[in-house]
Amino acid sequence: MEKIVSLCKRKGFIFQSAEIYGGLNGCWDYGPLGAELKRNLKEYWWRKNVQEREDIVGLDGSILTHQEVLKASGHVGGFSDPMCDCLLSKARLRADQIEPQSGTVHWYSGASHEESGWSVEKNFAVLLQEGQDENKAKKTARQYYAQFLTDKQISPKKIELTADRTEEVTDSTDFNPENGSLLTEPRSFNLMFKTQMGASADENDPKATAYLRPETAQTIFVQFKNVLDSNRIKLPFGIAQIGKSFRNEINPRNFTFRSREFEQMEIEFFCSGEDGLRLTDEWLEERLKFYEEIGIPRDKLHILDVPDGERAHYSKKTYDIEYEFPFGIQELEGVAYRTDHDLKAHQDGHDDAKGSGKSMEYFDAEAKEKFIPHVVEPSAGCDRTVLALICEAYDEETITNDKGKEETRVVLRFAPRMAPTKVAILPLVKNKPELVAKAREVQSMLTPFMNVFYDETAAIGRRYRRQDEVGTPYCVTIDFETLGEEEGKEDLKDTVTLRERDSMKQERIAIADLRNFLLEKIH
RNA sequence: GCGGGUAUAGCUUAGUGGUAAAGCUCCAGCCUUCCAAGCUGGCUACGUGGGUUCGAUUCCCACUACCCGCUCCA
Repeated sequence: MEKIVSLCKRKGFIFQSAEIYGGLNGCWDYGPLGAELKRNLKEYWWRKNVQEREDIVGLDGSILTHQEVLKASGHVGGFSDPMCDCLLSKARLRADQIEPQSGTVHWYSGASHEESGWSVEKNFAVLLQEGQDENKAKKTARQYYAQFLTDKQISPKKIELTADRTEEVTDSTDFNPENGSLLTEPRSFNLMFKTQMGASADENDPKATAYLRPETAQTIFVQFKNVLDSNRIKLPFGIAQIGKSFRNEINPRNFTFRSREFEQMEIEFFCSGEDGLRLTDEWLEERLKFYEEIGIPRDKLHILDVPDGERAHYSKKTYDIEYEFPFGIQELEGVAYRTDHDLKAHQDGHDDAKGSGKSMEYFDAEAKEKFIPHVVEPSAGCDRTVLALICEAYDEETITNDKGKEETRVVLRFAPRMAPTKVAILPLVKNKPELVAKAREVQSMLTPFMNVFYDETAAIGRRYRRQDEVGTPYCVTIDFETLGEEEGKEDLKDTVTLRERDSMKQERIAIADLRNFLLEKIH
């Protein structure tokens, strides 16, 4: 993984955000090649899912989100569970799920070790249930204070405790039921980014509160009616969206995999309740096919059929599509059958939100019935897929050069349709003006159709390797045959050497055929 | 959030209580007729902030970021 992170920086795929200021936790910037790669992914997704389908339309919603939207969706309130940490075992517990306990609390104010002169002043407490020996409290407290010992050779048993007081409590949730250890104060984790609307808004004015959306999906649900009314479209149909979302991840990790700002590619495919389960399976297949097309083979993907109890309560079926990243098998996309939960919530609300009160019903003219549509949601992580593309493409090859010396060739084997640069145009040498001029000519011929890179510096072999390292699938070399000046090879006039990245094979191709050849490969 | 590790040039590393070395890359020039050739020259670094010290990149503390293992992930 470190090699990949290093290559990404070295070649301009991905940089740490605000690196010159020390970096911004969990944020990343795409450099020139990363930006091309990501565009290629998004454009291909959009083309396949929106432009080439009659039953899906696009949407590009605002990132700033009305607080009522996220109350109705359950993101405000419902998912900001207060958590406590056990001071002893460091286990994290949900405050609302701690079983209340009664008993005697033994408070301590610190501990010391006479021989070494070590001491610590920190409050700690242990809850003893009726019938438990006081020695248990002491043992637990010694274990707690032992973690502050500077000399790990000292046995916890030798620690002197400073007893403070005892206290009787009933139905307390301040202690870990597992070991009686004191817990930290409950802290709430609201994973959404909150902001104030209006330049002069008071920070404390609750009406000014807005959120950066934590998922693109809610925009789609909220605009469901408008899309339906403006597009002469019939169920089943989908609304697709690509866009940024934001979550205050507790622990961003694994390069760009878990970022606080990330891009999603989502479809909400609306249907009747009878079709939900079948469409979920169909979408799973559809999505697997997509990954194959962008160069992520089926055998590197794992399908997790999320079991009962682990799915969201409203979901009747959820598949996670996972990829074998170098740091583990991790989710790329979720395909979830969310029933009519979302539209219903935005229509009627629920216990903690009033909803919009606007009808989300669909009228089926044939069956002459009104109902709230169900929805199947294939939701893909764009940045995660980019990372998967890079991980999958990365390869090191040991090759023996002309001098019999072994060397390593680093090559990114991107599918041509994903590759940031499609073709490099290289004059064989740069000190022959005719070659350079011809190369420039070929470059301008191809530029309107694809991302072309021109390079005339250094030896030809080095230039090939540079292109390998950034995954350019084809190199075109303009040589003396191209000019028709080679004796006995006049028929090679206006042909070039086409060198393929993976095999390093070279073939002759007419300049006139170049465009169509390449377009077919990268489409 | 916890524990462990790391932080020196674009990259990979060396090194020192008296401001630092190398390889590769990159740039310029010369040369070069198909897989990282050669020659010459050049740019660029001790993560941030404190402390100790005459002096800190080096020792100490804090912070930040990244990596690994837990934890978490609507």
